Amino acid sequence: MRFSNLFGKTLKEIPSEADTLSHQLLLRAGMIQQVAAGVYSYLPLGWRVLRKIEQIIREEMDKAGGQELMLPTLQPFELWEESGRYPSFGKTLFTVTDRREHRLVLGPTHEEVITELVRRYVQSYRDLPLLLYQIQNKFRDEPRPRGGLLRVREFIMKDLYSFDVDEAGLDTSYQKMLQAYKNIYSRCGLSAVMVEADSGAIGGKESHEFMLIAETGEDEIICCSNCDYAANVEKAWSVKHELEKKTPLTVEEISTPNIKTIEEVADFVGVPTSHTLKAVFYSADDELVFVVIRGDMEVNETKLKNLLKCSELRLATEPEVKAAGLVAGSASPVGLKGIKIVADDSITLGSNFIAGANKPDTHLKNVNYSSDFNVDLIADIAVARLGDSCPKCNGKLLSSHGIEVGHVFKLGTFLSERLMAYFLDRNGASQPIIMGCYGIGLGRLLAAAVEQNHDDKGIIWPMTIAPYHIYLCPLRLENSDVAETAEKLYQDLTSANLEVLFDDRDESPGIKFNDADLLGIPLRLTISPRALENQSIEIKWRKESQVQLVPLKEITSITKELLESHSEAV
RNA sequence: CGGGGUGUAGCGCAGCCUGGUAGCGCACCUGAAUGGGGUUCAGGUGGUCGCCGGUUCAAAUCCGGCCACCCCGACCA
Repeated sequence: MRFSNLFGKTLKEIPSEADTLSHQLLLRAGMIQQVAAGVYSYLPLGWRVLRKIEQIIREEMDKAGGQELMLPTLQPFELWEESGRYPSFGKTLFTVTDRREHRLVLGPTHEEVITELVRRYVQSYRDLPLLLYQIQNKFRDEPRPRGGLLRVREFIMKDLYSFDVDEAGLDTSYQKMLQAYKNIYSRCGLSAVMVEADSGAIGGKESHEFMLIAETGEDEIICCSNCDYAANVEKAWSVKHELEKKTPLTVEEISTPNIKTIEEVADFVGVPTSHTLKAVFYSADDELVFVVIRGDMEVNETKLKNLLKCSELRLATEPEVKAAGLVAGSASPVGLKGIKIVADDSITLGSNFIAGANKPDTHLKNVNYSSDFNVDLIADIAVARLGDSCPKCNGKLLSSHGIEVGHVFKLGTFLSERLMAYFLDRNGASQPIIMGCYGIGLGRLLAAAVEQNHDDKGIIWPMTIAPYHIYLCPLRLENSDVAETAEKLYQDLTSANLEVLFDDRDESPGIKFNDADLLGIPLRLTISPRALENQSIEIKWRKESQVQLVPLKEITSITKELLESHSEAV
C-alpha cells in the first residue's frame, strides 16, 4: 500500500473527545472515526487490524470444532418475551418497528435465534454436540458508552453457542472454548487472565471472563498472591475473619446523640467497626429491602441482586426509606416488621453487636443474630476484601484493573426449556439441550491491544495483528537512487507476500518517522542516500531503539526471515 | 437517569464578562529554499460561531428553550 493513496490521516493533536489512551492513539493514527456516542467507523488501517483479529478467532473456533454460520441482526420481539430475558435486558435492547407495526429487536446477542434454529434440526442425541458461531455486529443501547472502542453501542462480536446432551458434554465444550480463547489472546500477542465471573443478564451458572490487565480497565479483579484464584470483584469472595464469640448478653439501649455513620457509632462506643451491624436499604424491583451486614464490610450489589433474583436493584432513596418508617442512621433489624430483611453471613461471625434502635439518636448494644432478630435470607453478599484470605489457599488477596475481552457462560437448560429445544436421549426420553455461550468483542480486543502495547510515540502492534508488517521509508525521494531502490524494494517485498506500507510521500524525515511510530508497524526499513552509498538499508523494530544495516542485496530475504521468525515466537 | 463539563474551519484553541457580524496554531493548496525525529519563508482555500426562539438599530457575545458530545456513578464483549 502506498501511503500517498491511503485513506486516512494522522493527527498531531489529540481530539478533545478522547481521554482514554487507546482512543487517542486510534484516532490520531486515523484508524477509527466516531459517528455517534458509542458508534464508530473503521478506516482502512483499523479495519485491517480488525480483520486480522477476526481471522485468528475464526481459525481457533474452527480448530475447536466450531461451524461458522450467520444469523440475522433483526429478531422478532416475541422471541425475547418467550425466552423471558426481555426484563433483564430491558432498555439495552434496541428496538425498531416495521411498517406493519411489528416490533423487532436489533440483536444484542443471539441465544434466542440460534436456539430456535437448533431446535428445528436437533431431534436426537445423535445430532449433538454442536458448536455454532458467527462474527457479526451486535447492538446494545448501553447507558453510557465510553473509552472509544472500549464500550460502544454497536460492536462486532464473535459469539459461539454450544449444545450438548449432558453436563459432561458441556464441560468438554467449555474446556475446548477456554483453550481456544487462551490461544486467541496469545496469538494476538496479548496476555489475558481468566477470572471467575457473574453471569449477569445472560443467565446461567458458571461463567468466566478473560481480562487484559490495564489501568484503564473498568473491571476490578481480585486475585490470590499465592495460588491461581482470580475472580471479578462482582463474584469474588474472601474468607471472613471470625470474631471471638462471647456469651450473648441482654440488649440495652444507649443514647447516641447525632451519631449516624458506622464509624461514628464505633468511635462513640469505643469498639472496632467489626463489632457493629450496618443497615443498607435497597429497592429491588421497587420493593424495599433491608440489608444487614457486619460494620467492617460492604454490600456486593451483584451478589445481592442474584440472591434476590430481581432485575433492577438500586439504593433506596431517602423518601422511600422514610415512607417505610425507617430511621436512617439508627435503623435496626431488631423488632422490624413488614420489611424484607436480608443479611450477609458475616453477622454470624461475632456477638454482642452494636446496632440501630429504630429510634432517633439511639442505638442498641449486645445485639445477637437469631436470639434478638431474624432475617428472611442470609448468604454471602459481601465485597471481597483486599488483604483478606483467599478462599482456596489462605493466601492474601490482591486487586487489579482489567478490560473484559471475552466472557464464557455455562447456560444449562433454562433457555432450551423456555424455547422448547429438546432432544430424545438413548432411552427415548425427551431432554432439554444443555447450552453454553462464548463471546469475544473484536473492537474491544483491538482497543485493549493498544492499551497494552504502546509507548509515548504511538502504537506498537503485535506482529500478528499489525495492519502492515513493514513500513518502507525512503528519505530524500528526489534522489533517484533512493526513489528507484524504494520502488524496486516495494515490488520485491510485496511479491514475497509481505505486507508493506510504502511511505512514498515527499515529506521530511521527522514526519515519516513520527508517523511510522504512531501507526505502530512492527518493522521499519529506511532507504537513504547515506546508507545506499554502502549498498545497505537500515532496519529497525518498532519496539526497539537500535538500527541495523543490512546489505541491499539480501534485504528481501533477511526481512522475510526476520518476520517469519518473529511471528513464530509470538 | 442523577452529578459535572464542552459545543467557534478537518484537528487543537482564543474571542463571549464589557454586543458593532470572527481570529491563532496544525492540517490543506501554490511557490521557493531545506532534507536523519513533526524544517523555514511568502502567498492562499476553508466557518449560516450546535439548533430554535427572544432582547436590541445591531448577537459568537445577553436571555430562554432544545440538541449533541465527553467525564464520574447504576450496565457489558
